[in-house]
Amino acid sequence: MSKPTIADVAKYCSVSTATVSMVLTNKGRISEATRCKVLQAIEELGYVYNQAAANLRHKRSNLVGLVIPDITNPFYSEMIAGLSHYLEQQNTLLFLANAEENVERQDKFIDSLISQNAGGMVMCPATDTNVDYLKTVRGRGFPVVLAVRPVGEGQFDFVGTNNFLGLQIATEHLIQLGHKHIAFIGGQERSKTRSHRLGGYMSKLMEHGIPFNEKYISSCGASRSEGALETRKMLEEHPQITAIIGYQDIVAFGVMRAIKDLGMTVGKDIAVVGFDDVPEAADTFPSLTTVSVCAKEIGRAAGEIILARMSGNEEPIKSLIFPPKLMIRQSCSS
Amino acid sequence: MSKPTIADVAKYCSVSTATVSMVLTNKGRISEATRCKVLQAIEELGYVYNQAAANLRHKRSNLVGLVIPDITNPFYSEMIAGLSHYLEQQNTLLFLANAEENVERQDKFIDSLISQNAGGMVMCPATDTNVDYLKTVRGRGFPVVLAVRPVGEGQFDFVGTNNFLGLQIATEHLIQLGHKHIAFIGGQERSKTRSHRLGGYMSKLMEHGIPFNEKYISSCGASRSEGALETRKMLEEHPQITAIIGYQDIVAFGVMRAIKDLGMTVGKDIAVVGFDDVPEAADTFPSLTTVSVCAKEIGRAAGEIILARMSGNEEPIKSLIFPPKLMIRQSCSS
DNA sequence: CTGAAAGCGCTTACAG
DNA sequence: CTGAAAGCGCTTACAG
Repeated sequence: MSKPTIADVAKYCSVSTATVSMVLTNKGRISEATRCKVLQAIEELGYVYNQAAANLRHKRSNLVGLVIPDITNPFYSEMIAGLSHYLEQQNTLLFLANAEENVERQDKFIDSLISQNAGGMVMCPATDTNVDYLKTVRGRGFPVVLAVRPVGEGQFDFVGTNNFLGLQIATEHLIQLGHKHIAFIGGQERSKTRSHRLGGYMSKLMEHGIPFNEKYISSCGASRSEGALETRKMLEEHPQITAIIGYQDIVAFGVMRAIKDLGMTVGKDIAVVGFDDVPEAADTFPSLTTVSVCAKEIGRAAGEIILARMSGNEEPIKSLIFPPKLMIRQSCSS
Repeated sequence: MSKPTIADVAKYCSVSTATVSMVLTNKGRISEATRCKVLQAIEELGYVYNQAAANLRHKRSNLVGLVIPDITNPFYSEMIAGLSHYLEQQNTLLFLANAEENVERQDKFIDSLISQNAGGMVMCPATDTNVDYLKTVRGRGFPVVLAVRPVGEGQFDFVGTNNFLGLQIATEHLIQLGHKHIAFIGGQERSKTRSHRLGGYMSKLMEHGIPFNEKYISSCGASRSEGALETRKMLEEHPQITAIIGYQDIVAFGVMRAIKDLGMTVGKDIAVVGFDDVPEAADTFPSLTTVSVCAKEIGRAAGEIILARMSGNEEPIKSLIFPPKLMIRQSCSS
């Protein structure tokens, strides 16, 4: 026979389905005797509660979606660990969508999430995400909190870090070490996050009266190999460069790799700084000085906000910013 | 007003809900005129299909669960990428459960998955997973395919690699290079996977008449730091060791780190081999010789099998083994 | 080609 | 304290 339902349990111990439902959900007043009878029937029949049916009935959901651009990036893995740990405590299940930095795919996922009765989502939007669509979606009562990558200028709840500040700190560190020819490698050209980081970089250059050279800026995808490739080009064309900031740790790893391949020494010939403070950053050789943004905390906080919104919290939109912190290691000094 | 339903659409264009349902699902014969009318109503009302309700009604599910022990391990990230890419093509949503190597947590997740109407799951079981429980679960019509970590001796569909063979290859490589004092570091003591790998290691030692020294074996958690710690101990106690096999790449990274910290050179003083071929392995310095097991493929294949089972495939239990491959890089030769 | 009606597994007022 | 009944949003024979 197929799975027993609440009706089977009810029949089995001669009560109504309403009663079974009430003991299942601990609502209403049920006599101890009946409760026991029901509990035992549940045990004997091997009944398992159908949460999906319950959700349909009371128009609720304990499902949240997570949309990220690339699960292969360790930064996001950390974030997911933080988020999923929190959601588990709250008895909420997580739908994972790996958009692979593709907006159509992302939109399709969002549709699926809604259709599947997720109650809301936290999302790290792919580059070129359509903000209007997000607004439509939210307008239909589907809460969304943005994480890591802000879009829509404060129209959505957001949790992330201060990218501008993060790069200011990194750049300042390099300048204090005496560097004047500092390159910036990585990120997608149209990325907001990247523009914020670049802003931090440029502002510090200006503060210190260091001329800004746009040739020192290049973009690339989030991978070691692209980071390495751009570094090689950069260093060949501009040998006067003494320091490189990687848009992400993963790019910075490629930067370090390229420097070694060119026969130079990281930290001695070229200083390198990253961004993210992925676990690996502490273990490269030399270890990577990088901007830490506590990915796990971001995940957890995003979870808190989305659940609050799903349960009706109507406070004004808010941004939660975790201040970036420079982790000084060995990649900037020999 | 809240979300429009099929009934709202039906009323809006004066047809029955059955008709709307049929155009939505492309079933039955609907005249072109009616179809258009309905489609337009859907558009105008902003109707969105409730897949969860549909699933409840026809007792189907397009949801699959994934249970893994540690999402922070890049090997699993890769696997997830492969799995989720495939599931997306199949219009299936993925529940992610990060069990954090904890059996109770894992069991709780499984209950939630079933309760939430997932149709099946692929699982990389935590150490000490209760096989009987898995069998019970499957017995209730919830298909499970195991990935990466085999448990239950062929009682479940499985996709993964041949760990025994993988370590044979690695050990053989080291022996050919002239090593005789080869340590094995990492893995949880009770892990099956570990015992299989150790079997490969020992069998190769025997084949070549190299005495087996149990002091050369140590276990530790899946992290760089623990790998580094064990390495330091190992090398202090047994300075004659000239090669170390890391249970996983992530441990091998810690091994390399410790070797450097001890003032020695990886590849020259001590050869290092890993297991997994995580992307990072190609970018460490020196790059890591390691056993590759194509995590993405495993993810994808697991997805294919679970969907087949969910749609009624009753073939006998099967194991799909991707042969391991040694990626020779720089960590074994100066 | 289309509609009326029952039912998926639950919950929730409303009676009693 | 417990039951009868309606309903969440969909689908599916069965008529017509």
